[in-house]
Parts: sequence; C-alpha cells; structure tokens
Amino acid sequence: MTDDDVQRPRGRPKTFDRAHTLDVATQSWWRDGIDGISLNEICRRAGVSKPGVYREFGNEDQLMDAALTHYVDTVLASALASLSAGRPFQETLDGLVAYATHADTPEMPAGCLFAGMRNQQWRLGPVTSAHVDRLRVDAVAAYAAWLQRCVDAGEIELRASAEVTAAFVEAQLTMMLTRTAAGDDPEALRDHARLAFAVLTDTT
Amino acid sequence: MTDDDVQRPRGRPKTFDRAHTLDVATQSWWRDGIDGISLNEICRRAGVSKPGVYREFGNEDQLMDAALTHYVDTVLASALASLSAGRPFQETLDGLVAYATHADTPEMPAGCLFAGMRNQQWRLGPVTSAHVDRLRVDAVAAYAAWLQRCVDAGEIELRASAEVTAAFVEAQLTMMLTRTAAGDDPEALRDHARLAFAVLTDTT
DNA sequence: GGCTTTCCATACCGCTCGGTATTTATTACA
DNA sequence: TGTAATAAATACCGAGCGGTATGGAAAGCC
Repeated sequence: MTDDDVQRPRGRPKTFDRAHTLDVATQSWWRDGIDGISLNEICRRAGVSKPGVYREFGNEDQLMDAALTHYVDTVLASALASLSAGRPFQETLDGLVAYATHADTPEMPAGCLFAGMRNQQWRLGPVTSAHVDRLRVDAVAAYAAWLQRCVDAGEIELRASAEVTAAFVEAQLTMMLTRTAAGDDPEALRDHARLAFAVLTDTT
Repeated sequence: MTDDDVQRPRGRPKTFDRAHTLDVATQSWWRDGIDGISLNEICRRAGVSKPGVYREFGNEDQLMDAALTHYVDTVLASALASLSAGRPFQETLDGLVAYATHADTPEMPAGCLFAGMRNQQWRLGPVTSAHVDRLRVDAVAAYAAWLQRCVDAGEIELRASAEVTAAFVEAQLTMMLTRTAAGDDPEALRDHARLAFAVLTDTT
C-alpha cells in the first residue's frame, strides 16, 4: 500500500513546500531578528511566492506563530526539558547558561527566537504575542518548579520566593540570549552569569 | 545694547525652532523607541517641515546624535555624576536602581534613550552608533572607578575584577531600563536588582 | 474535448519610509 | 526699485512594506 493508492484530490496538486518555508522563516527571524527580516525577504530566501505563503499560513502574524511553534518544538522544548531531568542543580544551571551563551553557527544562530520576540513584543501580531505570553508564563513556572525541587532536595537556599527567583532567572537568561545575539563576547556573559547566579549557589 | 544691535545676516531670517525640535525628537525616541518613531512622525509632532530638519541637522543620523547629546546633557550626566559624589555604596546603588526603574511620567518617560539605542544599535547610523560606543565605554569606566573606590574604602568586596563587575552592573541596569520601558512592574524589577546585586553587598 | 476544481505566480494596490528638487517668501544692500 | 542672498514649505522621488486581484496551469470528472 503506497501513497499512490490514496485518492488524489480534485484540482492541481500542491507543490508548496511548507516545511522548507517554515524552516527558512524560523532561521531568518532567529538569526536576523523579528524587525530585521520582512515577509518579502523570507519569500525571496525560501524561493516561494508571496501568495503561496498567504494561502498556506494566512498572514505574517500566523506565519510567525507557526515559526515560533516550530522553534519551540525543535529547540526550546529540549532546553526546558533539562529542568525536570533531575540532575544536580549546578549541572542544570550550567547547561542553561551554556545554551544562553552559545556561539553562532550556520545550523544554530546565536540567541533565541523566543527571546527576540519577547524583546520586541509590541511589534508582533495578536496571535504571536499571545503565544509569547503563554510561553513566558510556562517557562517561569518551569523555573519555579525546578528551583523548588532543588530547595526541597537541600541543594540551594533562596532569598526570595520561588516565583520571584524564577522570574529573576528568566530575566537573566533572556538578557544573555539577547546580548549573545547582539554579538557580545560569550565568555564575558558567562562571567556575568557567575555573578548573577552566585545568589543561588552561595549559601549564607 | 540689545540683540537688535547685532548686524543681521543678509537673507530671510530663520524661524526654525531648533531647541523645540530637538526636545520633541529626544522625548519621542525616548518614550516610543528608536524603531517606533520615524523622522516623518517627529516632524509632524514638532510641527516643522522635513526640509527644515534636514537643513538644521543634516540627516536622521545626525538628528539622532544631537538627541542623544541632548539626553546626556539633561538626564544621564546627573545620574552618572552620583557615582563620584562620594556617598555610601548602598545609597549610591539604590539611587541607580531607582533611576533604572523609574515609572513613566509625562515629563520623564520610563526607560532610557541611551539604553534603547544600545539595544538597537544595528539600526543606528554611523555617527550615533559611534556616540553610543563612546558613552558605553565611559559609563563602564565610571562604574569601575566607583566600585574600586568603594573597595578601597572597605565598603564592599568583589568576586571579579572591577572591570568585569562594572560590565555586570551596566548590563543589569540596562536590562532594568529596557524592561521598565517595556512596561514591566518596577517593583518586581527592584526585587531582581536586590538578587542581582547581592553579590556586591553580601560579604562572604 | 469541455468543465470544474484547486493551486500557482505575476503584477499590482495603498501606504510609509528617508531624502530632495523646486518654488515662494522675506530680508539687506545697491 | 531692483537684485542677491537666505530660509521657508509643497510636492515629489525611488524603494520597500504587508497584502491581494487576476489570469493561467494542472489535475479529476463527465
């Protein structure tokens, strides 16, 4: 039973490469920033026509939302999954810092698409903006749960509530991602991380 | 001896209000962000014609540079001057945090024009971009000198060099200014500041 | 071969952008 | 009363934007 057995729909078969277009959009917005790449430029890079994109995704807002979903599925989810892997606190934290300061490579741009959207949220359409809000809430909740688990395990002590500390961690990591994307020296940013997170690792 | 005594130049007397235009430009870019306000919109708000602005300032880059200079003269210089006022460390730090989290008022927008330019430096023209570079170097040097004076006075201990710590302080304050401008809760940001700067105030 | 259905891309829409050519208004000087 | 000089605003330029109207291409069905 091959694909040829399925009954083909009535009209002209579609040739639009949705996956490739989504990949180009995600990479472009990730690497060059939300405000650095127009929809026209994405069409040019993906080698597709603009009406094709509108037929497939609806409008720019919905394409951006789809790109964010794609980014979460392929990149962010695994980074956040490390929070519930149950590894030692310092090891998990080091992993987060390493991710937040990773250098630019052809396959993996520096920075983070989600952080970039968060920094320019007022530019986003309503669909993507709501998506970003949801993701941020989820991320902070995941940080808070992780911190609380480490407290319960006696690994760390907190000087503020888990919620406030989680928001602090999120702010620090977002800042590092933003600066990494802007071209700052990753090693210097790791120095900053050491200072910022000393408040978590140093017991009084 | 009044102004009427000075010999007037040959042609039509100028009526362009440079000070007012500069003020409108500074406030607009400060409040609405570098990428939120076009030169066209500034002309509209200031009630001046576009060729008038070009005659007076040259181009958008030079107008932005003039606006940054205006901002430094009227706002930033006094904030940085507190670093060399010789007051107690904690008092000076609290002042910096208070400035970095000040609420939005009609006279004083939240955030900081300089921080906004720093976050979008790739959008700036060459003149303004170079200006931003100079200001950042100066600011970090001022922070480093302040920290070193406090170390010498026995007020604080550092876990990294004065230069690294100064860059860390600058990064934290810039992040707070950015978030304040984005509408984050100032009280929550002050909580973050307490955590971030604990590394300075808590002796081991 | 028509006919419908679906997808395709070219070419266009109205708008805003940074920047400027052009014409008119206002002055000093001869 | 010209004439040169300076500054004013209107109206325009080319380019890029997000978004779409339109007509043709490729399929199944009769």
